[in-house]
Amino acid sequence: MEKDITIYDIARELNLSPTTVSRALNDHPAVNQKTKQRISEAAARMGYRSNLFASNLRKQHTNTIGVIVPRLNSPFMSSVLSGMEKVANDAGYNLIISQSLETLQKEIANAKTMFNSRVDGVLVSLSYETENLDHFQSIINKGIPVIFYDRVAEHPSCTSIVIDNLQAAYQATSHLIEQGCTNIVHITGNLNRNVYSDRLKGYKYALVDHDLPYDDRNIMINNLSEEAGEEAARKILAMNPMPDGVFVSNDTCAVSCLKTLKQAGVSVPKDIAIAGFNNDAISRVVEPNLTTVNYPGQEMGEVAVRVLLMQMSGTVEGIPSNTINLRSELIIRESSVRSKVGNTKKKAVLS
Amino acid sequence: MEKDITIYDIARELNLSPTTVSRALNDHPAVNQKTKQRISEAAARMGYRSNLFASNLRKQHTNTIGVIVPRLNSPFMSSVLSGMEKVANDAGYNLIISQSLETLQKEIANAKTMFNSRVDGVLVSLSYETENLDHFQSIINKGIPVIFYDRVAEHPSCTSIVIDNLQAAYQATSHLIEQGCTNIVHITGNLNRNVYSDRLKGYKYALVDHDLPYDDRNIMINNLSEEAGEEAARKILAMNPMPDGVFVSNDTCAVSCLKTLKQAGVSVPKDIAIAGFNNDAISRVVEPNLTTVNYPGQEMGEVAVRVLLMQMSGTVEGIPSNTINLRSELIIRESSVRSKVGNTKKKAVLS
DNA sequence: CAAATGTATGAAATCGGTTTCAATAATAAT
DNA sequence: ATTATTATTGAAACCGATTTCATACATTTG
Repeated sequence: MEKDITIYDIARELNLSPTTVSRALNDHPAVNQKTKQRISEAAARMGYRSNLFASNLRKQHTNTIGVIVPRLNSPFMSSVLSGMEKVANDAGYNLIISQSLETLQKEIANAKTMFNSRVDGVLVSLSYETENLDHFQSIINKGIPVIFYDRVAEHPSCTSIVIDNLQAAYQATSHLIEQGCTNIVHITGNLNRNVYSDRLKGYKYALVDHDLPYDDRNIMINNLSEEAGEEAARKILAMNPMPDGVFVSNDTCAVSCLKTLKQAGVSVPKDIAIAGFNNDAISRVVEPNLTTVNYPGQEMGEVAVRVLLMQMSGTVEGIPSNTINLRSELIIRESSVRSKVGNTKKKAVLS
Repeated sequence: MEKDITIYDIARELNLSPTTVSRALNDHPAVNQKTKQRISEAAARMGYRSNLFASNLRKQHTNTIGVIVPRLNSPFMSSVLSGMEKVANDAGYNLIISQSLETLQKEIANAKTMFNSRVDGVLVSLSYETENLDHFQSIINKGIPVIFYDRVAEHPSCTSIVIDNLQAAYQATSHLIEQGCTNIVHITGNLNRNVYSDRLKGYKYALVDHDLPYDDRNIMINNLSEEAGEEAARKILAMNPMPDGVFVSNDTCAVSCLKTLKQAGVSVPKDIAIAGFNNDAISRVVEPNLTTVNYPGQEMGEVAVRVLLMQMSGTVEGIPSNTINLRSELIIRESSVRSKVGNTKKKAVLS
């Protein structure tokens, strides 16, 4: 267990001042090239490593970004995180990641941790339970940029990064209608969250625009889990008349619903057409392949960090905080296609 | 943008010394109960937050655990991370996560970052390219515990956390043999990594123990991606004679292989029985459902952090560094079952 | 040749907690 | 009444890098 080398040790070794050593290691122009050389050699030889705390304490910033996610354990979130890590790492930032497990209590604790860890910026996707943004206020008050992504909420001084959930849902629902569905069930999550309320709106508007009636009884709200999908399928089977289309707010739930319906002898898409959301791997595996909305998770993560980096560097003074929309698209697969022209059916645009 | 409150501000406000304030905030026993009360009230009122750098700088530890993963973006890794985050968070630790993207260069950079960030402990799953552990030596030399999980390597002073890959592969292969397969292809990843070389061994041993010949030409090494699965399927289709069983080292690749074979008119499991590895969601969705090895990712993450916490607290002086084996199990599903007794077929033990 | 400019370095203050060592006051024991 | 013990508080050093301000010397410029 070696003792740590500091710039003082190096300074003593080379008969220089700590000042010069510090400057040399930071490639400060006011240090002689040869001196720099000697110092960096000594540093390497002696096994020096910078003490980030001392540095952070003095510089008052941490090169760390805090990320709060509902759960780490979802295909969508992992691609978001993957994108975030990549961009952050390239820019020399570390990521501190914590999950709220969909509870407000944990989210508050996470926010507090980020606050105390003095992260330079925060990226948040809200839990199911969150109703207001009070627990982020102390962070915001310190001038630390907070960006919401995916599950967002309005805040006068925060940017949100989203896809156009309303439009995506509108398209998915319209597609089902075009395939001849007239009685469509919509399965979605907690309407406190924009993603779900917007999708519900999109669903509604599509019905209205196609002169179909909207009926509350066709809306099922659950946690969009695998089990919830089975449960929903059972409810659907018990409906009279049975719906002829289902639009689900994520693929996990859509797929388990589809499987359960199939097991019960329902033919998909003939009896019931189904569309999901996210374009998870399972949507390309289930039979029939699931029509879904491609949600660019990796890209969302990358954009979120890029915008955050800009805000942290103060480059964007002029631009007021706002909402950034990423493009999403409907990927039509067999689970929803009823038209006779089977071979014109569009293929997945993603591998 | 408020100015930060320090213990000095609180001390001045209450006419106390910073010492007492510091102690009170850390619930030190030598501070009067009433004084503590006053201080914590003042702290709350004034919006105080501890400066972790100052604290870490003095205390010489960070309450931070560094995690290096090959990719964030995989179902298995996200469950591992989910488990890690949960346990770490409960113990008051933060997670710094970075991905090597399967390259040695990135892994070295990540290790360096962890080193400089002065994490209290490190959890590593190795990249494809890694051939030795030199880049972790500087961390280890400082007495910082390093634990390898999943993709591990031997190091005299590091613990490894794994499943018994050899045995799992042995079981999977034996199962295929018991289902009547006599010519089994094994698709796996880079043999530098224990997980893949051990699985290959398990496959070999199973053949030997069942008096089946081993043939190099039945081994396919690739990166286990979706595309690699399709490619492998094409090779299999071109083999003469065609194999009657395939054991793949992950589900992603197994499923895409299965799909491609099916599209080519091969009947699974009748013509070719297939088994995968990991028990990802897709294994329960593909038709026929995929026989696979349940890999307890979440549990592995939890155990890894628990062991790390023990090592960091020095509780385990006595126990030499070693290997911890987690239980895995073969989950038999339709993709491999040929026996007539269809109804005795075991069901998945996981939902 | 004097003044101005540029180059290279260092002393000392600073960031904000933690901790050691001492001091004081209050209480208990002899 | 005196000494020992306990409870409570504070002064000052410390963790290690950064940064402001000064200084010394070398080189130009007028």
